[in-house]
Amino acid sequence: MASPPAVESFPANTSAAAQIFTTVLSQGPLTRMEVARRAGLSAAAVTKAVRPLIEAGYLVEDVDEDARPALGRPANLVRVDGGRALFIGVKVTGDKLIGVLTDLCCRILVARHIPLAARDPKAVLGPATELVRELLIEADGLGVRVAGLGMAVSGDVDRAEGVVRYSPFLEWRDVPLAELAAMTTGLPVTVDNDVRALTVAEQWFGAGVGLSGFAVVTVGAGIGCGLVVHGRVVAGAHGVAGEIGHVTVDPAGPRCHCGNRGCVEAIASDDAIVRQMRAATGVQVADAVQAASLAHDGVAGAREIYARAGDAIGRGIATVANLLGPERVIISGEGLAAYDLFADHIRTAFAAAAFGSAAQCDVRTRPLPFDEWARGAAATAIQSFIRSDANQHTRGRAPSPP
Amino acid sequence: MASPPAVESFPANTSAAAQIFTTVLSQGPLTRMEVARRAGLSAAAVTKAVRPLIEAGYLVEDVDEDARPALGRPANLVRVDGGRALFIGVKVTGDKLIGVLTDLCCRILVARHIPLAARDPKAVLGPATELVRELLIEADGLGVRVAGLGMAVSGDVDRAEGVVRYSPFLEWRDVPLAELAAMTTGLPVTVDNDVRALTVAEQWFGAGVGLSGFAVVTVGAGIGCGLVVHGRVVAGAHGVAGEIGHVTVDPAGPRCHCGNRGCVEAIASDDAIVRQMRAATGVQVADAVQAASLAHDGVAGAREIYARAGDAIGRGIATVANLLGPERVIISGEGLAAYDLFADHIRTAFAAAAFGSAAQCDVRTRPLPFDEWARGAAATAIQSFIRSDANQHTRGRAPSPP
DNA sequence: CTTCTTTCATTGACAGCGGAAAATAAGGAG
DNA sequence: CTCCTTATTTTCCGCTGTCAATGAAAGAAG
Repeated sequence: MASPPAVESFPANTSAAAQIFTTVLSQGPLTRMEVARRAGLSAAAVTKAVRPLIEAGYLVEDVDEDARPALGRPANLVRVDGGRALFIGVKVTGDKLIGVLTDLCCRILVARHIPLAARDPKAVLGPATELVRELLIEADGLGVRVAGLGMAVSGDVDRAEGVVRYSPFLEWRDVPLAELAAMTTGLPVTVDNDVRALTVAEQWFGAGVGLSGFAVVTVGAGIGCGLVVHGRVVAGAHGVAGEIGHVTVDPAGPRCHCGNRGCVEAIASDDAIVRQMRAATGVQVADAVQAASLAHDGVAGAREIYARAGDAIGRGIATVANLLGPERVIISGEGLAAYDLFADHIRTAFAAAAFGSAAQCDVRTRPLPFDEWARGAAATAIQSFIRSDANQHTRGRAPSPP
Repeated sequence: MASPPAVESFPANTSAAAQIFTTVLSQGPLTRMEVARRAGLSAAAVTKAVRPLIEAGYLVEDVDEDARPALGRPANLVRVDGGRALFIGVKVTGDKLIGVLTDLCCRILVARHIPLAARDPKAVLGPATELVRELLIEADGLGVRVAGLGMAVSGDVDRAEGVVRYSPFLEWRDVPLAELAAMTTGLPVTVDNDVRALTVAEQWFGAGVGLSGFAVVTVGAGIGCGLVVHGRVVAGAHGVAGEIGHVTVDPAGPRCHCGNRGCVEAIASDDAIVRQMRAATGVQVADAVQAASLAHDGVAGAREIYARAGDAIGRGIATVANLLGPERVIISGEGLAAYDLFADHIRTAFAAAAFGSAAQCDVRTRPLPFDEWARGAAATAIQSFIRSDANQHTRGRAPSPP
């Protein structure tokens, strides 16, 4: 058997090198001195770690025309060459797949959606492979290799093993998705929970850069929450974490599919809003968009529903803030399309329910095009790539001995 | 000026050495091989780190009579010599100080309580110094030096700086307690929030040993919560974290001193129970003990109050479990004296409100004599001692340059 | 137009940590 | 006794990151 082509691996043997690269990747172009400061290392260490990364083409040097110091030798900026490697991210939903091709800086180059006929693992894997193939062709057109594939799935996902433990939405149990996808695509694959993937993207490339503790709250079909504590994404002992959607807001509230009453999700998810809108107005509202337009049109009782939803979300966020003291909360998700309808209520409820200085937490919103979910998946692939190997599954990996 | 006596410092220069020592300290006597396994290091590294620790007297070697392997050379156990150094922990409450003298293994050797006449910093510092002096005399009697003092205060405490930012209960603001106490006692001082201190004690010496994520919930005068995530105690960005007491359980519930309605604390704290008990029974209940005896005596409506309290606590714990997925929740606090009155309700409410496999979280109770709060303070001192310097304040430290 | 001063970056020497492998220790089984 | 097995120690070695000294590249001072 011919030995596989020597896949050049990422030249960051040491953890410090990976840390330096990550700093440059997420904190934009920086001078070496600045990198040293932020990474808590000596200038010499940075010089030594940067050289091989420049030689391998992952970093490039820029001259900084502006912002040169008033005195002394001008600094040279170091930044990541996004075009050095590409990544594919795929988000699996119940009825479609979203795929993106990104560069190393996680900028989306191409996005593709394809519908799904069924949601069992096989019915998903085929189209997913096809989707990846299409994106690989795009990458070929750019003449850059694709260095990893990230897949995001809702539910309990074991990233280290690459296994979807249980996804209620897809009705999957113990599906070794990473292995399967590595087999069909030939790429190194990382699989993670969708909200956590989005959180990784925020942590490295979004509003969470440089923070050691923050939360991402997604509002839409469901209400999700990704948490970063001590600089790491929280995964939870039993596959559960960030279930802000099932924080009880009102024990006398509407029944939730989880069996309880008054969960945030039972009040503020798209479904919940549609249901309440039907009951309040008598109109056969079809989806969240229509529900929002009823409210915008001033239909009686419609705005109150959004007020309640905003209140529930604000209380949920306050609960997170009270328990964890994050530096920032990033509200995101498709539901933000109707943000004007409940923004004030979120803020008011948060301010009221936040305890003491937890109210100082910076709560902000960030529009989330649906492609972002797939971008999150790509971000996990980039993360695995930089950490060289961790949590990645590759084709033909030897099975562990019995 | 005579140079100070060379205070022998803890011989764990490297982080690995400190990690090895901590492993032995909290996981009891272990063979070197076992330490290597748990610390993820080579056997050689353990041997090398252990030797100076044995020479300095912090570790001792034991022969293990039982449990020797069926085959091969028998292993030698390594354990911490608790008697090598002593520590003092002081818990500051509004009306008294509790002080304990512990050994290096955080076993309480002596406990002392003294009442406080007033609660302003000066009125506390005097008696605290006196209390420490008494415990130092006890230590002298044992012929072992006291290597550190830990102080635990409720509220927003900045451990790194040793400053009590804001303690509503004591009405303190920006009190540099560590510096003050270091001045009057001559000991290295660590100051931390009381619940976090208790959590450190559980993490190193209690039911949290070996876990990377768990929560400590204290039930009593207040409802508190200490969180460990990714193996570290959560401190929160603005000094707030673990405020499970102000998680809203029932928006229509009784008003809480924080301004909201239906906080866990407004339903399940000692005060809340006493208040509800008076309203329900008409009896002028004086304290939690009397309230509990009413319930035990079967006074009409008394048990229902505990049922509601248990329900609130269970929901609060479920919220923590849903958000963070801890491996374990340790319920503790003076309120546990009446645990039989609400245990079932806590479990029922937790099981109902926990989402999915979060219900698998191991919820257990642990009786907490009041001295434990002071022991927690001692645990923080031990932690600072082992990490040599971090978060400790010593007398005569040079002020930072302007 | 030199010479300073200042800040950025690089280099080379070096200490120390932790790993790998070989050596040693300490029992029990033949 | 000798061999086998497991624990621990020793020795050697590569590697990482720091320190201190040196080079570079401006603008400022004279």
